[in-house]
Amino acid sequence: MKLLRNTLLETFVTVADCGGFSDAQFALGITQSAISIRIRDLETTLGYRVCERGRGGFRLTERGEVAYAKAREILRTARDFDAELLELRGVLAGDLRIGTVDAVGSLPGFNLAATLQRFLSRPNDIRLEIVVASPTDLTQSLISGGINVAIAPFQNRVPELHYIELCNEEHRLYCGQKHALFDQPDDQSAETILASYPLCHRAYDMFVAPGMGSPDSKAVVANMEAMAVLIETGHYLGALPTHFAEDLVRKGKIREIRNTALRWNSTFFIATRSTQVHRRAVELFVQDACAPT
Amino acid sequence: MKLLRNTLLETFVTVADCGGFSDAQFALGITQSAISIRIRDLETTLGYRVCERGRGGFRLTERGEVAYAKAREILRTARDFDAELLELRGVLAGDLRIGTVDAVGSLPGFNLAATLQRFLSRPNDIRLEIVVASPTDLTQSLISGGINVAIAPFQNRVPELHYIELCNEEHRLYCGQKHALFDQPDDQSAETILASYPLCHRAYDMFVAPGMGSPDSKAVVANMEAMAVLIETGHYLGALPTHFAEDLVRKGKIREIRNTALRWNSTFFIATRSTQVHRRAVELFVQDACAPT
DNA sequence: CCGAAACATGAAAAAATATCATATTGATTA
DNA sequence: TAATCAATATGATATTTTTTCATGTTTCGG
Repeated sequence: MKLLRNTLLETFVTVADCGGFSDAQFALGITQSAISIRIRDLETTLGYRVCERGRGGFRLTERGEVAYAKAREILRTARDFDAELLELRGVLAGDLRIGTVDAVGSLPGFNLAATLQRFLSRPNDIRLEIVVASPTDLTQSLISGGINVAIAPFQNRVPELHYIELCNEEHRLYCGQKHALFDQPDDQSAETILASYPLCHRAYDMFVAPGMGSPDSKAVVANMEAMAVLIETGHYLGALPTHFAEDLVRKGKIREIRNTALRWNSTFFIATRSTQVHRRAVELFVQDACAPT
Repeated sequence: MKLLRNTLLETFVTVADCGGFSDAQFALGITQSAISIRIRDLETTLGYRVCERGRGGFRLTERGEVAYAKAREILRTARDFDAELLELRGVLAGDLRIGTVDAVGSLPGFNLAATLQRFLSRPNDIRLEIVVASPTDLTQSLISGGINVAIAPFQNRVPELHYIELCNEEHRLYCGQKHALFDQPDDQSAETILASYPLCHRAYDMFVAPGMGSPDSKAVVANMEAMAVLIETGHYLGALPTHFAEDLVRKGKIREIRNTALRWNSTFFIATRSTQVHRRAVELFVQDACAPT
């Protein structure tokens, strides 16, 4: 038995996600007629049409777009409330939505897998959801409630969130095996290096050495793997966390540009909303993340 | 057709409010059997008992108390979401919950009735709810979402809220007709007056002249009418807004203690949550409140 | 102008909820 | 201590809501 039944909105959201009634049949496990009726009822209630459909194709109306966004939010909020009530049993329940930046798996000083293992070792009814995004996006998601907790190297801290320091990540500049610098001694100055060779940096990267975040970078990536690939091409210099680069270095595919001016660290935090009273699941996850390994 | 149907929670909240199943029949418009079944279903879903009932009397369990509070919040939130979706029609809809302190009806410089009239003159499906409470309580309610907008002389402004100045309210000290000072000339110093006669002040009153908020006040009221009554008894001196006292002064029941040190003003604000995107209804109400009369 | 894809609709079936009558339960009373 | 009564629980039946099934309508592409 479901506590909060938002049948009409759930149908609407699924239909929108599926791009039509016919496909949504399978997602919802009911017939197309039922969907048709539900959407009709929804539209009757709302007093406006949420989507155009028919042989001519499916698309949300203007209002439908807005309604869709709101409906998603309603459903998420409802699930969270639901979880709060269920957690009074003493058993963890509901969704736990975790956000991270990429390549946290190999982060030294913080073991996400171990944290999750600890968290899940309790009797629970939790549905995990892990999203990977930039610190900026994670901040937004945290504030809007899209995610409950995030692990990332937050540079700009906002008052709406509460941060706990987790660990540090070392960054170095690397060049690929085919790069001009690969077989050269590291005797050039940082300025010369940065000025002479095309640079690749992460779109959301604010934690760069002075001059590295400059907009004249020749390539931008949103992902660590992608960064590695571009460095491997030999065309770009790029920054990587040492823990991530380690394997590639061992394989001889890239090497560090040894120059103390081109080394820096970033600090990882675990962040949650500060204003809100957290669900027990969120509190425990944070606790597990901060506990000594 | 209702968009969000939280039958079980609605039943629970009503039952709790009615203090039992039998009374809730009438409130809910269903039979006692149906209620019994709903509560059983709710408890099955939740996995814990929400209330003890039977011939021995009705009371919420410990968990039930918590669940009740959460359920109320869920229902309120659900109604707000509902309203948001309905407002996409272009017609104002849903609840508009307004909080005020007491005696705003006669506030010079701000006409609540006129504001509401303007607001309601639009085609609408709004259900108004007006609660009267202290500025402190109103602040809490605004933050928690219990009310959408509040009108009060807020002293402590909090960052979660957004304030717009509305008007000023003049305060004076008054004595009743039977008071020792009633027929005396106003030649005593403020200190002497305050030290010599028992004082009555409002529980939430922070906007008092120096020394007036002292804890040695002999009487505390939470309401302007009550304050007036106590002043009329002739036992207490008390502060009142001039617009509120005016009528009583004209009737000769009280008179002002004329002493410039015992005069002060408070500023009224209309406040809303600053973080949140407001429903159109809330925005329009604020607009109507601030519009020139 | 036809066929097919995508949705709508009416009637019948199925499922979920409600009611009615009655049982149970525990406090109060005689 | 049994009788009583108020408050809730329960089982059988009725009602309402929702779903399915079969079929109708619309529109796009050929």
